[in-house]
Amino acid sequence: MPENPTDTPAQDEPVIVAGLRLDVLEGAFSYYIRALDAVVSRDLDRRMEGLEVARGKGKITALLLVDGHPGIRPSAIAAVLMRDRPWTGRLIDTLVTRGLIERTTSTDDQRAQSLRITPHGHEVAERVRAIVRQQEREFFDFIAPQDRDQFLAQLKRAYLRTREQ
Amino acid sequence: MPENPTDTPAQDEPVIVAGLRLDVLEGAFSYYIRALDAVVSRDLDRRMEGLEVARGKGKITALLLVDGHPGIRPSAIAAVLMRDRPWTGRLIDTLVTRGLIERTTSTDDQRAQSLRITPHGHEVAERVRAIVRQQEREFFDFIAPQDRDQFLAQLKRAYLRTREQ
DNA sequence: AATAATGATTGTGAAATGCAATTATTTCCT
DNA sequence: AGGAAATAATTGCATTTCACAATCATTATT
Repeated sequence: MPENPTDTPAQDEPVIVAGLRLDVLEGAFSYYIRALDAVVSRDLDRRMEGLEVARGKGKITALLLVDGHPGIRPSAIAAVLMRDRPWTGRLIDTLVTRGLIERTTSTDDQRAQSLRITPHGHEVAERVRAIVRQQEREFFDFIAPQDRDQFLAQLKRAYLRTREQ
Repeated sequence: MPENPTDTPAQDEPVIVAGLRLDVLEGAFSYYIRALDAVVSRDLDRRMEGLEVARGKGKITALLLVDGHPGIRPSAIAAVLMRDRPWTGRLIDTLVTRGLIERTTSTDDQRAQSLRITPHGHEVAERVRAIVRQQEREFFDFIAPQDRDQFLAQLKRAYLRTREQ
C-alpha cells in the first residue's frame, strides 16, 4: 500500500511554471490555494454561464443555503460567506430580482428577513448541484480515487480551522 | 503508521458552518478551495500591510519573479499569473511607480521590455519571503507535520494539472 | 423610558477586471 | 526586398467588486 499520493512530484524537485521557478511560493500552501482558486473559479464560471447565478463568489452558496434552509436570514448567509451585511444584502437583491428567492420580513423578529426559494429558484438550485457535481468529476479527474477522500478531508479540515481564526 | 491525516472529519459526517449544512458544496473540492482562498488572502493582506505589495493577487508573485529572473518580460509574468497583458502591464506599472522594479526595453527585441529588481525592491522581496514563510508556519500550523508534505504535494499536483487545461 | 444592540439598507468611492483598439517591432512568406 | 501576419505592450473605457460610513427600524436591556 502506497503511503504517498500517486505520481506526485518529489519534494526537492523545483516547480517550474512557464519555464520559471516560483521562489518561496513553490513551497507555500497559500500560493497553490490562491492560484487554484483562480482556475477553479474561471472553470466554474464557464460551466454556469447563462445560469442566473453565474460568476462571482456567493450567489451559488446563497442559493443553496436558501433552498436547504427555508426562512433563513441574510445575516446567517453573511456568516457562512464571511462577508459584511451590505455586501450580502446586495447579493440577495440580485437573487430576488432574478426571481430565484423571495424575501419577507420575519414574523418573530420584524427587523429580520425571512428568505425562501421560489419554484424557479429551486430548479436553478438543482441545476447548480448537477453542475457542481459534474465539475468535481471532470475538472478534478486527475486526483486518483484513492487520494480523493484524503485530499478532501485535508481541505475540509483546513477550511473549518481557518474559519475559526 | 497512519494512512489517514490526523484528526480529520469522517466522510459521512455533515459539515456544519455557522449552524448550517452546505448541501453539495460540502463534498466539493471547488468550494473549499474558493473559501480557503478568501481566508488565506485576507490573512496575507493583513500580514503584508504597509508593505508596497500588499493586497491583490499578483504583485507578490511578480516581484519574486523579477527578483529571481533578471531581465524577465512582462509577458512571461502574465503567463505565470494567467492574466492578460493589459492587466499585467498595469501591475508592473505600480511596481515601477513604487520603485521596486525598473523597466527598460529589451536589447534583443525592441518590442519587449526587460524587468529588473531595484535594491529597494530586493529588500521588499526579502521581507515578502519572510512573511510568506511565517504565514506558512503560523497560519497552517494545524496541519500535522506528517501530513504537510502530502497535502502540499496534492495541491502542487492539482495546480500543475489544472494549469494545463 | 432611555439606551444599547441587532438586522438590514443606502450612499459612495476606490480597486479590480476584462475587452477592444492602437502603436511599435519582428517574423514570415512569396 | 517588400508587404502581410504575428507579437509585445499600452491606452481607453465600461463593469463589477468590495469595503466603509451613515442611516433607519426593531428588539433587548436596565
